[in-house]
This record gives sequence, C-alpha cells and structure tokens, in this order.
Amino acid sequence: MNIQDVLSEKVKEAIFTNFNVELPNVEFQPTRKDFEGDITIVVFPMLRFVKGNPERIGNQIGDYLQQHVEEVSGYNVVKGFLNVVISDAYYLRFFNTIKDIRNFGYKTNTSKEAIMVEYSSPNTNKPLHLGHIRNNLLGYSVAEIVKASGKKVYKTQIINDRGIHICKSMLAWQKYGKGETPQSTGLKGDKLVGKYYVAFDKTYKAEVTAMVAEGIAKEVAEKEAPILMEAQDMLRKWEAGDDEVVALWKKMNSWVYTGFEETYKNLGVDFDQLYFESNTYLLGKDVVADGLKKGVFYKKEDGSVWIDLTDEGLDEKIVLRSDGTAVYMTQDIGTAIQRVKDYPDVMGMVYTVGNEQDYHFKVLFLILKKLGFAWADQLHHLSYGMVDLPSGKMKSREGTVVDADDLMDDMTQTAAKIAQELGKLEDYSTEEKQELYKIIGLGALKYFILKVDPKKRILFNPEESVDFQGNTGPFIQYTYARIQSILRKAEELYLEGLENPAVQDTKQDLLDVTNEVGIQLGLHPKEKELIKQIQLFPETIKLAAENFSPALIANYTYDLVKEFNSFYQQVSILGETNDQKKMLRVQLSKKVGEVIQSAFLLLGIQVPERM
RNA sequence: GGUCGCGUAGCUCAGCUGGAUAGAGCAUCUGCCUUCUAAGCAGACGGUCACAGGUUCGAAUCCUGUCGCGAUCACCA
Repeated sequence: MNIQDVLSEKVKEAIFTNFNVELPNVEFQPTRKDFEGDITIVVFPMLRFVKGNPERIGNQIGDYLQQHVEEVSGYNVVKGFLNVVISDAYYLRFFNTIKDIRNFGYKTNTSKEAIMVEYSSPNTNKPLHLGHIRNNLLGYSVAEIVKASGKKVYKTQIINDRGIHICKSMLAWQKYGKGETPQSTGLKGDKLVGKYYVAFDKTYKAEVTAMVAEGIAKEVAEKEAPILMEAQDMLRKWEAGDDEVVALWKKMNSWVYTGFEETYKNLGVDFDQLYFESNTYLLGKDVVADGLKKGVFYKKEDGSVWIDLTDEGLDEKIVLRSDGTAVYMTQDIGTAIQRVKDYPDVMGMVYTVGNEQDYHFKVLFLILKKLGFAWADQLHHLSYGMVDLPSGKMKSREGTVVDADDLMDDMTQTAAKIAQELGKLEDYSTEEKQELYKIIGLGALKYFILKVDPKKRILFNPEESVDFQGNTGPFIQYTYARIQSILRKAEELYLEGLENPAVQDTKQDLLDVTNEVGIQLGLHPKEKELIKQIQLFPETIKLAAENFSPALIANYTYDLVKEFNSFYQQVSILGETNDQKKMLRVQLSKKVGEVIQSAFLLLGIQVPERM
C-alpha cells in the first residue's frame, strides 16, 4: 500500500473519530515548493460533510495523522491546505526497495490482451518527410509506452502501395525515365520515384494550362488532361492484372521499400507486421453485405450502400459504390477485421493518423461498433496536429517539404558542430564520434517533436535550428552522460581502494545495490526531491499509456533531470566523507540514470556514455 | 454555413479529471569552472491564461456565447 492510500484511510479515520462522519474520498496534491511538506491534503472539499473552520479541521487531521501514521513526521496548515511532512525514513525505505529493480517503472506483460498500434502508413510514390517523422515518432513511442504499461503490442502499418497516385510516378518514369534506376543514378529509391511524381505533376499542370489557353473550361481540363487519362488507364490495367504494368509497379515499389527501410532504420522505428493496400483494398465488401442483411446499412436505388449516422449527429456515409467497388471506408472496415483474424489476442487498436482524418475515424469506429465487434470500443485514433512551415503547409508536389533523411542529416551535423566546439571527445575515434553525433542530433529532433502534446500543431522553422540547450533531448542526454561519468569514477575509487586500503577511504562497492542504506540516515532536501521524482515514474507511464501521450514522459524526464542537476550542483557526491551518504548519492545518481534511460527508451531516444 | 480541434510571457511549450502567489526553456541581463562533464547551476526581467458571461467556497482548467487560426463536411485516399 502506498503512502497516499495509507493517508487517505487515516484521514477518513480522523474525520470519523472527530466528527462521526464518513468521508467518501480525500483529495491530495504534491506540496508546492514554497511550503514545508511533501503531500498536501485539501480540506475544502470536506466542508461539504463536516461543518467548521477549514484551518481547525486541518489541524485536527494533522494531529491525528502525526499520532497514528509512522511515516508522518510533521505538518502545517495554511488556509485550507494541510501540508504533511513525510519522514526521511519512508523515502529511504522506498529507495532501498526499488534500487535494485531493473526496469523500474515498467510493468511486465500482465494482461493477455494485445493492442495493435498502426503508424507511418505512407504512400509509395514519394519520400518520407517531416510530417511522417512526427507520425512515426508518435506511433513508435506510444507502442513502447503501452508495452511498458503491461500490454502486449503489435506495431503495424498499412502501406498505400496502389492507386492513381502510384500510377502517376510509374507513368512519368515510363515516359521520361530513360530506364533510370537507383543504381544508375545513385539516388535513394524513394527519392527517384518521388522525382517522377513531381515530373508527372509538372506535365499535368502544363497540359491543363495549355488546354485552358485553347478555351477549354478549367474543371474539364483538370479532369481530361491527356497524361491524367493515361494514368487512369494504367490504373485500370493494374487492376486487371496487366503483366507489364504489374511488373513496373513491383519494380518501382521495391525501390521505394529499400529507401523507406533505410529511413526507418535511421529513425530507429520498426514494425511487427506490414499490411499492403494492394492486398486489403478488396476486403470489407463481404462485411458490408453482411451488415446490409443485419440492417446496419441500407441500399439506395442506384445500388450504392450507405450508413445513416444522423442519429449520432453525423451524416450519411457511403460504404460501397454503386458499381460495387470498395471505398476507403470499406477497406478500413475490412482491414480492421482482418487484423483481429490474424491476431486473435488483439482487443484494441491505435491508429496514428493526422487530425485531418478525425471525421473518418469517428465514422469507422461507429460502424465497427454497430456491426457488433467486441473490440470496437477499444479503438483509438491517435490524432495529431500537422507539422507546418512558416510558409504554410508542406506540399510534396511543390517541393516545399522538409525531407526526412535531409533533416536527420542536418541534425547530426549540428550536433557535430556543437560537440567539436566543446571539444570533449578528443580520444574518440571518428566512428565513435559519428555514432555519438547521430545519437545527439536525433535525440534533439525526437525530443523536440515528442515533448509537444500530440493534438497541437507544430510550426517548424527550418531557418532556426532545433535547440540543444534547456528543455531539449541533448540536455537530458548530457545529464545521463554526467551520471555515467560519476559511476565510472565511483568504480575506480572502489578498485583503487581494494588495491591500496591505506590510501583510499572507499571501503565498499558504491555501486553494489545490495548494500542497503541505513534508514536512520537523514536526507538532504535535494535527495528527498529526487526520490520523490523517481517515485512518480510508474504512475507517469500509466498516465502516458492511458492518454497515448509521449509528451507526458518527456516532461516527466525533464523535471527529473532538472532536479538532478540542481542536486549535482549543490551536493558533493564522491567528495562526501560519510560512506553511507556517499553510497546513497552514488546509487541515487545511478537510479536517476536508469530512469532517464528507461524513459528515453519509451521515446525512442538513445543515451550516450559520454558527450 | 454545420461539425471538430487549438488560442497561456517577445518566441517555443508545461499546467487543463477545478485548489495556495499560473510554471519551464529560448531570447535579454547578473553571478558561478583550482573541486564529480558549464550542452550545467543560481538569480533578474517578462502574464488581461483570446474576449464576455455563467457554475463554485475557489476557474487557465467546467458550461454558454463571441472573436482569431486550423481541419473537415466526395460514389478521393
């Protein structure tokens, strides 16, 4: 039972003994820094049940707690706030119980239910950009967080590998490509294909302009431009299984996949299962037929199938075209069902998709619910805001995108520049340095994106580089590296002490976590604050999982690190003469390092041994 | 126009299941490297929490309305 539960019970007891009233619940909050105490009990809500002066009631409760709860070593009342001081012994005891727990804060897989997290899901006609980076980082991180909260997780994506947009790049390559390949050009596969997607658009626009000049209406020109008709023709051939078109499609997609793989690898994300739209786009039609029988859907005179959601405050939505072909919605219904067939333990899904599709997912989830699937109320649209540039929206066709690969390179180079100026790594090899620059550069980028509440949009200014100071990834990585430096020194001290006991005063292994710290040892206020912050980690993971929010993990970690740096600056660790205290401080530092690492793992950010 | 989201310091963001004097970082300014890594620490400056009402002992937080920004409302995906 944690301290809050104990206090809650005792507060109720206090109220009952003093006023003969049953209190339904007790409201807690952490004590503000300006007051003495650790946990604050808010008296105001009790006034509904107990009549009286809040200050007097607070004092009565405080007295009772001090007498009946061992861990309470003092209290004070300010207005209606009862600030309770918790004894150092309690915190030391807590630290002793968790210090040798590896992965403290993570819950081991306790439930049989699995969650499927979908993210990335790109089109295969152009390279990944900054928007995809946000999507990938969010999806990956949420998957890791949900995993750490004790659930089994499958990471997946649905690759948009078919459709008119794919045919556009294929057609342009066929027309203007002169047989270019990634090998012949040295271009990354996705970049090469993207080049032809842009080429298509250029020709298309030129054709439309020319047609308009000849007096054809713009709307007509946009629909009937020859190159577009050709692309549509190609799509029809693809759907008919035309050998040549299918071969071209396979070839160009394989280029793109090789390119994507490289980007994913650099970004540090991965997937357990891939779904391809070319395999799933026909799914869902049976389900629609079934739903039609059940009366969930209805058919119009022209044969198209709809669902009426006006009772739910939404519109009518088409689920099957009049020609019997599937729309996006049909496909998503089918894919969801297919996934549960493939993984029967899946009892919920998270879709990482931009907020422009809020409406689509609202409808999709409602349909699945109406179709009666048990898992339908465990579906969540992880909706996130767009990443915009100062100039506005990113547009691939107009070349105003921030390319994912370029951005990662830029970040790595900035990290390199800063590190070289600081010059602390002279003894590192070129490879080691390069590896480190990447860890730091990507750390900066990932933290920059993940610390923001997913639903808010991000304005990214490529002119102003991402910070490396303050509330940033590198700041946190730096603190981790600092801690590792202390731990290395502590180990050295111990080893020297073994060899030469007369000179060294360090008689025990400071890093040996099986050495208990005596609970009679008092705590420095900074030590206490650190333990309190560490104590919050498991709860933070739970909250982040419930809210699908990596930002909560990022902000928690920042608070922890700020607390540590303050401790580090104010308190001597290895210079401490009392062996018990020295050991506590070393082990506290070690624990903070572990928590930083664990937390950053959930954000997909690596931590360096030195920097 | 209907629906949804957002609006907090010059800038970027926390805080939002109601609680004390609204917090960080960047930028600007002041101190701190002979001592465990200064990508750090300590401090100063900076606020009509978009606006107006309402609920409450108490509102940045909940409700209503207004304004601003964005998204969405296809037999596109």
